Amino acid sequence: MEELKISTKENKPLLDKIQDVSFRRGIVFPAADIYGGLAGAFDYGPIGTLMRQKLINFWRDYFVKSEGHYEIEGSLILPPKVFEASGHLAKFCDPLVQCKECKSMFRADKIIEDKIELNADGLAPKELDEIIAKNKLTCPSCDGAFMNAREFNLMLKTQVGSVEGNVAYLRPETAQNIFINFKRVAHSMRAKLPFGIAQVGKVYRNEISPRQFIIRVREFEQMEVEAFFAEEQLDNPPHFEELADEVLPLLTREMQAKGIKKSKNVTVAEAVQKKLIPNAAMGYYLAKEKILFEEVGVNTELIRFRHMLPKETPHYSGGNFDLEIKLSIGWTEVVGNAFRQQYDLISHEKHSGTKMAVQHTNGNVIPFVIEPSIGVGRTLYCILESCYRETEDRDWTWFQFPPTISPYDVHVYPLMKKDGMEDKAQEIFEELRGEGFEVAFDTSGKIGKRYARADEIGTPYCVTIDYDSLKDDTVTIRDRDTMKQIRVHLEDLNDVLILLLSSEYAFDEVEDIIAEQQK
RNA sequence: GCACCGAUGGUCUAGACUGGUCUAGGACUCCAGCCUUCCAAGCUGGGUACCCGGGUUCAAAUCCCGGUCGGUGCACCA
Repeated sequence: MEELKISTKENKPLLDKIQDVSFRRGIVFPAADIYGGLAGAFDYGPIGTLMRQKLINFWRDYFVKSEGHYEIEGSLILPPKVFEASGHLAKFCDPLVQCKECKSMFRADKIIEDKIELNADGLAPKELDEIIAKNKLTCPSCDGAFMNAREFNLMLKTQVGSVEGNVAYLRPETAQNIFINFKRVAHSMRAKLPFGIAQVGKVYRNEISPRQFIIRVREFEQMEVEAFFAEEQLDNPPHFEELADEVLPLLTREMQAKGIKKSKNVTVAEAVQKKLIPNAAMGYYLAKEKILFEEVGVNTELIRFRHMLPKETPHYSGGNFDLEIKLSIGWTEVVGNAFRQQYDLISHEKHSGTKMAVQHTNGNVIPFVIEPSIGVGRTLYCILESCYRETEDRDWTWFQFPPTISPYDVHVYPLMKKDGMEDKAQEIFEELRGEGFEVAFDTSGKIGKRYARADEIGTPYCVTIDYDSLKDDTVTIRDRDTMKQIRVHLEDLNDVLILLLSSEYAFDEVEDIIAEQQK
């Protein structure tokens, strides 16, 4: 019976295991679960929320503050004019036709383009129906007749105010807030090119079929930078030398045409020089992303940057590169890197009448835009998969999160609840919390069970208060990865934890470093 | 959105075909207490479930219909 249980667990797909532990340990829950849920919507639980905060803070520090970018927080709900200008109202919309016989759905414009080689892009459903009728187009799978075409807009529509029909949309990307605030930010912050505007926030897309846990959802979060450059600055971005030798795993269009799946490693400088990527600014951000993913616990062996094919990118793109990660469910887009050129600012200038040019050396220019857009939920999922462990040395599953992402830094436990150990542990817990550590406290059950629980949510260190602690003010620190322990004096606890959480020293070394300091 | 399949405590599941001893059983988990000076395994007690709505029937976890959610395939994924 026991063996049977273990074997079913081992046979489970990784995504299912991650989902189980997420529900069980408070990482992610289905939204409105007690009412049967809503497809494509999830809530973060307490543990997931801590992780999400750590991820966003890390990004904020590394992608925003260290670059001197300006972070804003824009409205989720926006008027239709924004999306007329951005092109989402026309392009983010698929006209679908359904076969009367076999009920298959197709994109009406694709059917027309495939069969009679007529560009039907952007036509209204009525026009599409007419073309289909005139050319007697039928279902590719069963030759049946089509029903009338219907618009399927991927944006979620709502109403504002008391008057019927006053339409607004939930934003399908965070980018537009940045473009429509571009002038305000540039002026209020006296920004000089090149500069960046960053934003993290929710976006909404009415996906036809959300699937695969938190990978394809209707509401998700982006951490995004729009980096603005004068044209001549694109090949000479700030700090470029710092990352010029970083290696990028690239999958070029050429390689894709040949059916090659495995990326080739090219340094940023080489990629720029060989024109494998649009410009140095793009290369700089790709390198930065790779480092970010490494720092938050994603195995970089699983990363590639894929040059999107022309049909996958909008016409104004100067070359998009997706950061894809090889998950158990296949290669998955986690970051979209778009070279949007001047498209958005020019379009908003045209539609709104607001001049988007900003002062630059001699005169006004409309800057070029590089957009690294990181999916928060997908990144968290990648971290979960990449850090998930089932090992021989323990009967439970665990997460090998780096401290940059682990929900807690440390758990504090009394060895047992008696003889004053609980009070002492409580004191130490509160002290550590006061020092700014993310710390949890637990007294229930045996110590081994508590270590297992800490492992299961990937807490790197546990501090245990035992009988010796009561005598000589020393405590043990247990290392999640090795299950080894060291004993430190309470006076050193704070420093030791800081050393350990910096990840710069091996667990064994830290004891010696402290001993050294005391001499 | 289509087709097929599925849904029982926090998790894995028994029961469903053949409606009624099912006031739904087990294992793990969880909670309380005892025991225990370091890796989920001892003892005692306890908590928690038939996805939602309707129908058939004397009687529904079980049969039927609709919905929701999930899986797979198709389609979709600016």
